[in-house]
Amino acid sequence: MAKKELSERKQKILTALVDDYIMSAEPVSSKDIQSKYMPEVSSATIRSELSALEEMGFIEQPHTSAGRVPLPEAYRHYVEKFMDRSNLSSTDVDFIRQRFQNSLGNVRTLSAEAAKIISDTTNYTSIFVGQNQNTISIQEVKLVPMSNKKAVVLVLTDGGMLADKTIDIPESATLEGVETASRILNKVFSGKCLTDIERFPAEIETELKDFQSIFNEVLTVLKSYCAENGQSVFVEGALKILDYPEYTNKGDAKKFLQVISDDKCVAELVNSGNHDIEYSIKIGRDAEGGIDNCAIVTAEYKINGQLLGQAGVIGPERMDYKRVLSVLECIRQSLTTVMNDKKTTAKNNTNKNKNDFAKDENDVNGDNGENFSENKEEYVDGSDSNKED
Amino acid sequence: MAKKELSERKQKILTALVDDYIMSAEPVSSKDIQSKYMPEVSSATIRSELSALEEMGFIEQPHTSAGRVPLPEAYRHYVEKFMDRSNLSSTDVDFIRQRFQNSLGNVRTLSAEAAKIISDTTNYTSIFVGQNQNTISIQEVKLVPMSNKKAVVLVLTDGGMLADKTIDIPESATLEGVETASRILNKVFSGKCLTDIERFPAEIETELKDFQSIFNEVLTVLKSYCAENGQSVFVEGALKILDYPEYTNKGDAKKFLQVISDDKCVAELVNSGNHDIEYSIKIGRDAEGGIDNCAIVTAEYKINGQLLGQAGVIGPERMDYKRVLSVLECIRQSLTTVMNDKKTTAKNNTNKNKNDFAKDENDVNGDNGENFSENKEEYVDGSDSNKED
DNA sequence: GTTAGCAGTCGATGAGATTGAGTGCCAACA
DNA sequence: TGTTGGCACTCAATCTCATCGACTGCTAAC
Repeated sequence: MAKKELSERKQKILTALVDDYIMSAEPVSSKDIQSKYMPEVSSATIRSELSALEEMGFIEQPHTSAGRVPLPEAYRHYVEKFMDRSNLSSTDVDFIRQRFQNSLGNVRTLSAEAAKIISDTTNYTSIFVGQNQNTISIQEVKLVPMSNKKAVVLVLTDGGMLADKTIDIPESATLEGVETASRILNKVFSGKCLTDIERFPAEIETELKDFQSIFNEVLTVLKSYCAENGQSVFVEGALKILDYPEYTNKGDAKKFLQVISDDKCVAELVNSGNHDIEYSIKIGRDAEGGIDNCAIVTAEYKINGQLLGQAGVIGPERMDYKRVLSVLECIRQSLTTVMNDKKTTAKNNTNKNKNDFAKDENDVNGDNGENFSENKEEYVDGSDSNKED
Repeated sequence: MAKKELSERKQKILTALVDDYIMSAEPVSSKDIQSKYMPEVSSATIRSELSALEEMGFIEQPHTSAGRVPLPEAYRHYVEKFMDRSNLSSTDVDFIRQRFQNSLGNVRTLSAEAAKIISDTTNYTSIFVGQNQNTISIQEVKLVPMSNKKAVVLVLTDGGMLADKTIDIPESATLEGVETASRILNKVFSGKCLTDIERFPAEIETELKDFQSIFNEVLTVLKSYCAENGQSVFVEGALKILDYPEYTNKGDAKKFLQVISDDKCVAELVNSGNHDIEYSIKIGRDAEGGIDNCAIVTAEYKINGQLLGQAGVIGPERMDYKRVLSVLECIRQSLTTVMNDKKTTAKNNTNKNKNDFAKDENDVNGDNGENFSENKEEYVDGSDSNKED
């Protein structure tokens, strides 16, 4: 396109302009650019270049006697130059790694923590949309009879999560009956993917007959569990948007906060993008969804080929893209590292803390109870995408 | 106090002023009051009364040539008059009851629903702070062995909730061992109150010996469960505050939203009040916690003497106290009704829907599986606080 | 192609002037 | 003594107008 044909000086001027505007949020004048970025040429020269850039659709003037402001096209061009250059300070990198090292827990907890870290380090609103639905499969299903004619449906998935719903069991059901039902359920569902659960397979219809009511209830539980966990959305630092002058207008701010606090909207915002790319950057018109003048930068997080989710930030068009992209890349690396660590360090800790019951047998596996360690064949692997700096 | 000594006319004027200000958010002039509320006297008369009311500390002028604005003292006086008079339209009452009838689930779900209803019907930000900690007691504890050397800790409480944490079990543990442990655990904990759980009772120390590591893990789970569920906070319609002109200032709005989105702050706001009263109304200075110029109205919800929690709204001082108090009272009644209904209607529905498994035995209890029905000896009783209008 | 200089545009700022919505006060009246 | 109409006064809000200054675009010279 036309943008590729920019002369070197035009590029330099455009970059300077965007840099300056990202910091100041004020229209940038030819004099600003000259004094801060290019003292070797006169402001008049810069002016004529700016004039050309305006004609090309990169920038505009809010009014005749004002400086220039970047248009979405300018940001897009700007961003392309920094896609693969990290410029995080080592302090920042250390901070991020530290936070991840200190956070324990399952995929859900880590996703939430990732969102927090992103928001803390970028100072923008961060979002994390987990894409579990297609990947989670059931490992074990159990029906546990309780008192009061109730039973608990336990579902162990390779995401390490458990349903905790109760169902009723009929007055007449015996303990053995429930146990039989439990066994059949496990046979039917274990190994299945959560999305596959629509109805019972035809081939076991006859077996089911006697436990029809129980099984229907379990089906409902599984479906609701599927819906609940299919897509987990975390938003952190929503109020940070209020620190930026472009959201001074109360209406805009409210709109933003409304969209951001609706999980469905957030998931839509993130998912509407191209799914085949590592980073998705939507600026201005791209980033619709009811919020004006904003940009969304997201990165896909995969572990060993499995899509974990998409994380990123949403903020003003005038976003510090360099920093945001660097942070997202750093998070990607830390996430991978943490998962590997959980696997290897588990071996050392387990004996110390928890095996006073089984005093001295050999711990063949060293699983220490973190949900991650259950999934190592799924999420954690040796192959590492080490591409820092 | 002085406020008791207000003449009838002063009272009428003060009420008119507050009513008008609640609607308009604009300083109210003597002429406004005369034309809209008291055409029988002249504005000059009203002026002199206003002057007196100002001296008594009920109202003030933002500036010399402006009308009057109520001070917190005015709201307090205003509120006292409407403490026990409901003025909800029957449409509103029906709406609220309907919403409750349609919502199923346990205490937690109902609390969340109550918050939603309150916010929807009052158009203010609503809060619900559940006070479960002191009331919930454990009915049953079970340890369910799963594959992968893990076990699930199930806790059935009279709040109907369940912990869903997993713990590790040692390599060497047998199925029987886990079952024994489960039985002992149940013996130890069932009937206990969640707050009582600090360590194991001394008298069973010897029994515990062999299962030390398992039991310590269960203890941790119970404690974390206790912490998680001790105080549940729900906030709905936080963004509604942006609709009110007193929060036009972005700083104030941010402050409000920050406080409101921090569960601890919310709990503190609600708990700082007097605990012996049905309704707590905090206006201005009373309602500190970092938010200026706001009022908090909360009601205590008890079922059969048990404190369920406190629910209410937080909004501008200029709050429609009449409506808010009426809504909170209506919620109180509906909540009680719903719980009674869950108990009684269960009998009729159970056979139709769920007993195709146990076709035609007599349903001695008729428990239909709602968590509430488990608690009828706790929460649901015949005595009713029927005090509508 | 670059530059300095200059005229022109237009938002921002600030100083009056004007308006009008209030009040307080006072004298008159019942 | 309480109520009322009238009047002077205050002050925020609004408008106008002049000024300022931060830009630009244009042009002529280098």
